[in-house]
Amino acid sequence: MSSPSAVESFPAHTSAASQIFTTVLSRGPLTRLEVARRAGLSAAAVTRAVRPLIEAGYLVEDVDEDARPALGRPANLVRVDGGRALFIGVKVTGDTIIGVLTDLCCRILVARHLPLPARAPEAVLGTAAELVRELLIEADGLGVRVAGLGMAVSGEVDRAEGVVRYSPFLEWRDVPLAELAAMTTGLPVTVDNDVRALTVAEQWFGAGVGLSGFAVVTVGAGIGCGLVVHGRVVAGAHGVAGEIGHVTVDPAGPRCHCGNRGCVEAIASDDAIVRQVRAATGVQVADAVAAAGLAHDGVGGARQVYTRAGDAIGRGIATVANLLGPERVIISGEGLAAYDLFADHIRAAFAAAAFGSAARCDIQTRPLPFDEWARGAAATAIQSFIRSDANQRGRGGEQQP
Amino acid sequence: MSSPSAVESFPAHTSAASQIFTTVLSRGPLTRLEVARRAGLSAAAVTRAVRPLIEAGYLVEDVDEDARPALGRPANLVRVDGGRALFIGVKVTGDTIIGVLTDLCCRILVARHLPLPARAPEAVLGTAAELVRELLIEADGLGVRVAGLGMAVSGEVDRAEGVVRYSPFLEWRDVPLAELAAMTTGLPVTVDNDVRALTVAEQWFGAGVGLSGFAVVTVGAGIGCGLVVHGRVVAGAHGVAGEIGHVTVDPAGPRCHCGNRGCVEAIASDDAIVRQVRAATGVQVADAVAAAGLAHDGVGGARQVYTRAGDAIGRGIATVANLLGPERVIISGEGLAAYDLFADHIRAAFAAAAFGSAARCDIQTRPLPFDEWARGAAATAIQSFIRSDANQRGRGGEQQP
DNA sequence: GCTCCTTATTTTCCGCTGTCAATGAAAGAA
DNA sequence: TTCTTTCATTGACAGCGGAAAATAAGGAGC
Repeated sequence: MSSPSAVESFPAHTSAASQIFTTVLSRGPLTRLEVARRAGLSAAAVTRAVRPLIEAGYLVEDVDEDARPALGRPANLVRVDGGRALFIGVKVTGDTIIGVLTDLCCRILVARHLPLPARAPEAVLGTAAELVRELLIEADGLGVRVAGLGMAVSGEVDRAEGVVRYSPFLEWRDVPLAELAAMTTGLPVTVDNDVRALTVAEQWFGAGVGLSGFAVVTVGAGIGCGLVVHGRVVAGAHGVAGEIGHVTVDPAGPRCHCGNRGCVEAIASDDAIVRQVRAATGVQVADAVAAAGLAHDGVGGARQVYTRAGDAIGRGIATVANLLGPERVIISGEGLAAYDLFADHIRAAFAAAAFGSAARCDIQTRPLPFDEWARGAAATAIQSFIRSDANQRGRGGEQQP
Repeated sequence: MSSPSAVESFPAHTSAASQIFTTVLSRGPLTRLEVARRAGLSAAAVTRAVRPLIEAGYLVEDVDEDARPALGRPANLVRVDGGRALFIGVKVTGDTIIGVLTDLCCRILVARHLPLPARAPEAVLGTAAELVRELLIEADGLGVRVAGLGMAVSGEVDRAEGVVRYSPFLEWRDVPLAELAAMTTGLPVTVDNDVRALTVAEQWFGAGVGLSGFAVVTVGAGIGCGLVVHGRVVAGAHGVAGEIGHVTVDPAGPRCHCGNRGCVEAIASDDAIVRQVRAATGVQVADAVAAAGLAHDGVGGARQVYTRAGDAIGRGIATVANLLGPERVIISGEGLAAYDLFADHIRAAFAAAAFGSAARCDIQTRPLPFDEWARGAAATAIQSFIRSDANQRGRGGEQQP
């Protein structure tokens, strides 16, 4: 994260305090005792950590008439005051920049889109800056400061350095995006891979809360996957991780843009589906929606394309489950609009290819409105904000077993 | 781990002390300052943590005439006294039990094998107990106590509970092996999956030292994979992880015992290779060694089988690399005896299927004498011993991001 | 209304850890 | 011998978090 101006920083200076705050943030209102249990700390530690956070306005106390115990002193609930700080999340796609203004609880307050004139870093930066400016004005209207900007880009991203190593889509190499955007906007900037950003949002605010191992699979223009192992998002040694889209499911399958044959992405991405539906039906469908329309109309060839796509996705998920044993897999993405067309095939292929107890993995689906991608970016900004101080565990020194 | 008798336990009561000990154990003799740098602590902390460990005899001080700095006070090296405690590692295979006696540095002092009369838990336990007895006598001869027993079994194992959930090979279900073995032998027992045990050995004493993400791929009777992510061995939510052997590389390939077609294991395991070589050449080779002999003799059909096997393994490794971005992959296993036959194909298939920077992953091979499997079991026992007290990080409470 | 019981939270005390800064130690160099 | 350099140790200290005791806030029984 790159932080240019000396903004007021988050007052959780101990690892326990930040752990407690994260627990409250993710698990909604909790009594102090609940927090203690969840975080594995004593009640005394929670009381102590909570006080300065309440004083600083990040936590507030609530009385909950419902959850009162049958007997004894009623508990006070502690929750995060979402309005205490705002964040901006920006997702860069091929032709648009999506931006959202969220509160500290990562609830979207405002969403804006701007078309992207070109893909060069300067163009993207200029458009992003304009979008940020608009959102900052909205934030001013609310009278709350914006505490961070998160940017999500597809490709290989080094979050720690804030550098986009390589984005095939944007044709960028080694662009120090965090630094550039920090200079332009004056905000602390976090840059991360788009799917990982989405995964962070699920981990903190979605279906991944409380899980130490899960996967997010996105189906749409591409097939992506974010992985959480041992409670942390996997980033990969060289910025590559979660490339489920390039798991081979059929070495005799269609050629993929990556050079191989039969990658999941070459069979189940929007583009691949459109291409296959055209080939199977002869109808020159314009896009994935039209292709799904044909399949919904019961056109045989089109349905079969979705069968095959579901099969590929299910195999890809089974591969992840066999290798990592996640507790849950969350399927999401724009492609979910056609979910009814391949849901059964995903499940069937997963069940067939999952090995032993890996099949017990819980598979969920979640719709993914396009703004969610930008919300993921905001989630990374929130994460950076909360960890802004010396809260990182084990900084310095080698990774220990 | 199940510990029946109140044996003297390891005197590292703080997380820093156990971290320091682990550093010295893995990185050989180090000066205190080196240790401090590696562990991310101050020199003072190292001095303080090291003293009781020296007093207890686990660490010893050496003077190193070589590594003396050009100027200034010469450094004193600290290293682990391997002879301070012994461990027994036991690996259960289908027809044999292999046992090793190791020192605290996991060096094999004695190795013994016993044939297995049957696969029922009682039979295995009886034979294992006899093997342990023999090794305990050896240990007595050295005058050093045995501080722990590690057992490695293939299949789904719950290490924390010491229970073998399901071992298809042994046809076991929910066998509380740690408890049973502890009662029989009177030693603290750690039970883990065999490939994970091997991975622990690599992580602490082998090619995985200092890496926060790597994979161990074993090639032989089966194709296995141990994964380390974020510095910890991946165990999977339900005891399943690293099943690279059941990654599909060719949906039209030969049927696998798991029910699917074209798993890596159905193409590249010893059995699969023997079957394919027989089919291709018509020669009724007896085993993998004979099959490799044919291929070495240049018999076309046989070579091709190895080409295909290498391709399958390479694709499997690429899948791991694409999903997790490990820093290194260590290929090992009995099948390595024929490594020259498929090395090039593994590398070629990996290079072709690895996506983007995932291809920068370092691929190494290590021979794996059969005793190494048992050494892996000993490594888990050493790990449990060092962590025997309150050293587990984050015990209690939920996994935090 | 008063007392007792139960549960939640806070306070007080305390030990422990690890850092900082200063000091000691052990060379070689001047 | 004295200085310089590097490694190691010590003492003072601050902060964290746990345990247990104390306090708070109800409801129930009388």
